[in-house]
Amino acid sequence: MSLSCDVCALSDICLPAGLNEAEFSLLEKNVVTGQKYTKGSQLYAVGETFGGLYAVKSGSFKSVVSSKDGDAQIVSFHMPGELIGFDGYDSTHTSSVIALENSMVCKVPGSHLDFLCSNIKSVSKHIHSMIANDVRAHNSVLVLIAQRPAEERVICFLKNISDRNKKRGFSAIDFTLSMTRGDIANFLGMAPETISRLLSQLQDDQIVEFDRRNVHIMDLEELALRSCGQDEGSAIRA
Amino acid sequence: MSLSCDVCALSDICLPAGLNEAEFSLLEKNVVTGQKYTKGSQLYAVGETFGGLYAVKSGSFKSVVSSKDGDAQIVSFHMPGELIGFDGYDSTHTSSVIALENSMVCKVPGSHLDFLCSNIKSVSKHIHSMIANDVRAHNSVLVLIAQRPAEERVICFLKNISDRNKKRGFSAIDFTLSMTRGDIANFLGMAPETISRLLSQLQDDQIVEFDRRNVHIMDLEELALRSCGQDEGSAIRA
DNA sequence: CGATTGTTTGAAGTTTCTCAAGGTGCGTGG
DNA sequence: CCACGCACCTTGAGAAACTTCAAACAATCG
Repeated sequence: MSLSCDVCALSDICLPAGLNEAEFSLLEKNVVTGQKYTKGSQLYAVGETFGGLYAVKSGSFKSVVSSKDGDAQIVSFHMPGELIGFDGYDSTHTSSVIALENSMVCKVPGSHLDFLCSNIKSVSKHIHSMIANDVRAHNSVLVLIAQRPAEERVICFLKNISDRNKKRGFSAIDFTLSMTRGDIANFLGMAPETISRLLSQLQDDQIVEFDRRNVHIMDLEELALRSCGQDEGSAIRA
Repeated sequence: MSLSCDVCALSDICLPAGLNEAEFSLLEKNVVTGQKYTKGSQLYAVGETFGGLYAVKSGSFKSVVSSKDGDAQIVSFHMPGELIGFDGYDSTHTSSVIALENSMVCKVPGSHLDFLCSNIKSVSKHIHSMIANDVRAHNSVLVLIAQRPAEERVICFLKNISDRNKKRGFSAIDFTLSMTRGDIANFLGMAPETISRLLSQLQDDQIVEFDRRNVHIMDLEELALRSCGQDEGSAIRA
């Protein structure tokens, strides 16, 4: 199955702006669209040679690194429109990427990447932006984990997911989390029990309602207020 | 003052390998060498337009991001041979970089960067590696802070500094820290008092000796052992 | 040399984790 | 289609790690 970029709902986020027709066609020829990954399957694993960059088309993924002790750490979640793969840029991947649900990605093979960057200025620019976004996202997470109490981490996480949904044109107040509480806990550097307790508390406070992984934000304003220190721009993962 | 790259002790780390003479000369023409920064001065600040990438020639720097609440978070330390600036790649810097001591850097202006990447394949490749290293370094820090107890963080930090010194041809067991205890604490996500206590403990355990910022590692093997989960490759900042 | 910044140490307090047990829903196989 | 098993989630109570507050000391820098 192949879905061309010009009918893709994500093209605004995914593609650089201002391409002319020739450039667009060139780009499209170098992208493998609509690759499917089932829930739990790996996009790539630690140690694999860099094969290219992936854009999430639908579904979601988590990036995981592991320390020698064997315990894993989730370093980011990836939602539609977002680019995955820089951790292996030009060498070997140091993280594994796993589908959280049945998902689709488009792939720009690494070999074509240089070609595209050299020939289409705006692609090169777009890639640079993505890299900078990546760095910013990492930094935001670091700030969150290094110096924020657990409650604020959870709030920022929810706010961030909400923001990213909004950015893609979906509801900012009603959505479904694709990751487990355990995943969230791991990502935010705390125990799953702590997540559970804090979510319950947010519910008691009438700020967010939870029905398992379904989230309904009742007071977005209050949520934003309590997540001070994180602005929309410096999203956990842009 | 201008110091050419071919006499620079860091050229192995700093430059891509296998350049021919023409390429080398081209590269050198596009680098501004030997810019001085005094202790406490800024290489660039949050909000500044991307001006290029910097290679640390001597001295050291810290990268700082700040949350809305105003409190700062150190996201990385930079030592000689390391590249700074990707957080603003092609747009605006989101961190500030501050000299921890009197330092020198070489600068590759952003405008020349595209030119160099397009014309010297190995430069492009080198940059890609640097980006991937950056991502890896960020991930390592995240693992450390998200799921390691304070003692291990400090040990990993010391081990990391030691490794980086070794990589540059300096002593792995005798060195001077250029940052304050407060800086280390901030970077590792804990209170300065905790750092102080843990360092004292390491000294009591006969593993490391401290004379203010002078460090002498007495038992490197034990240090490595206790910093399990972090290998040399996945350095905090490569 | 005086002020400011950085460092150390102690004691009390708080957050978060660990351990434990019970509950809920989902998917698989009968 | 139901039942069972498994993974996930929730909640409580006690324990541990780390922070905060406080005070004293050391070193650096104008």
